[in-house]
Amino acid sequence: MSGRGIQFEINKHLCLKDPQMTNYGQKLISESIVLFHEIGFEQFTFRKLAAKMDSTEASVYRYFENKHTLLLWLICWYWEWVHYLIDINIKNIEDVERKLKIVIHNIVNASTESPLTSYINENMLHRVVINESSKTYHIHEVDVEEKHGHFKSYEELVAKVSSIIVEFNPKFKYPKILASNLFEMANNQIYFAEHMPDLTDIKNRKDKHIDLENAMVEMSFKLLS
Amino acid sequence: MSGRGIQFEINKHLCLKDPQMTNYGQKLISESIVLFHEIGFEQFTFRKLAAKMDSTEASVYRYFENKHTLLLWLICWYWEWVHYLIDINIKNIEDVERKLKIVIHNIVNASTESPLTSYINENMLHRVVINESSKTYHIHEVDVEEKHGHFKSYEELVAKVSSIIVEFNPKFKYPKILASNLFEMANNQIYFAEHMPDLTDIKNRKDKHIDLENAMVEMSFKLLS
DNA sequence: TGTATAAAGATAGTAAAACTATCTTACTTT
DNA sequence: AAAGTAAGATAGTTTTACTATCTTTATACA
Repeated sequence: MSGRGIQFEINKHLCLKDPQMTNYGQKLISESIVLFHEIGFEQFTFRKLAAKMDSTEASVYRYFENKHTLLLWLICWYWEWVHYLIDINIKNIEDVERKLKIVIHNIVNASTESPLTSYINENMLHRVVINESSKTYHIHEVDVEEKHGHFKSYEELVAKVSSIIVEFNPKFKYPKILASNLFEMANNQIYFAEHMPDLTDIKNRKDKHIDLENAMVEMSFKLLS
Repeated sequence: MSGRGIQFEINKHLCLKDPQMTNYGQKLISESIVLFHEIGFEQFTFRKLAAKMDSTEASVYRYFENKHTLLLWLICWYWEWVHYLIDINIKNIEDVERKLKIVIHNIVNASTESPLTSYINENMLHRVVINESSKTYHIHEVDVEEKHGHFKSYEELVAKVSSIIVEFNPKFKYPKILASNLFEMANNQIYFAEHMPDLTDIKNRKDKHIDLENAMVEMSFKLLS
């Protein structure tokens, strides 16, 4: 066992054995982030992951049922981490405008915070979230998975942001729409800037995260004014 | 050959043979919409589709390279259809506020319009778009596909909506963000209402499309005011 | 120090998915 | 009637997505 850092409680149903608890599990997590990033969800296989780890398919299957639950586990970890960042960053802050700005900063820019966990490359995981996260819930079995609480991390995070929106303007009628939309927008607009530039005003420059953050702050404040 | 209705020009690279031109192709399109709707993209196979059509796998492969391009073809058809609806519905309308309202109505509610093409169930196709469309561009090969113009139908539709937003308020700084966000929001919020209710204020009732339409009009007008 | 036990490695095998190839039949078009 | 095209029938390949079992290695605890 090794590895600096916090552990988050991820839904037990998502893995057969907690990868945070063993060296092998931590390596599995770190290499799967790299592999998802390199080849994408569709081309990702446990065979390729095992090869990358100098291990075997059977060993990987001892931790996760399939690549879908592995991805879901990673995405949950990511949302738990963003939730944690938001919590510590808005602690003791009274001004609700500043609070909302911090929230938006952490949604768009989480990966610029200093890393917390040695075996997780938060920056690369953020890339995986942008590219693949919508696949975790756009599935035919969505209702079963939702019943098992597989989306709880995301739902709770949206609920937190929604509560801050309500605090900002208690008369605003659509706090949950705005909250979930902030998350979807953050991922989509970065993706569009990189791959489908006609769909966004954000230019694919180094500072695109900052540009997007500014746009999102501006639009949110206008909506809530 | 048979079948009432308009034909749209769909990118030639998406199919090996235009399914709109033959009886077999039209049946392929209509049955694939049903099958995508029934079992979702991941479980969908050409073998199952062929069985449903009382045909063979090899015959299906004569029209489409794989299920990904078939889905993309369907989604493109859908956006061409929505584009067409918007064009005829805003024709001769001067008032830009009314224009934007019609646009939003057609984005959220397209499938309530009377059907145009005998072998396409627009309502069911709308369901497929809500459930699966994000998978067409969240792929590792996105840059190649974008270069081949596979997303042109969507991009042009977003451009049209963006131009109406500019007309509404020429000073608004993020017309493309708002336009693409309207489409993403329309799909997501309906999906959330049905499967992840904590993520939206829209209740999963019969009139949810109308509720969402109202919310989207309200928010857009506030942003553009 | 020896023994239990659990974690991972090695190997093998299956069913289905995702194609490719080829040959035949049926229907049109000229 | 001949030629051409579309679809059916059949078969085969590679890869994916698992499952099973047996062996080895590391750890732990008594």
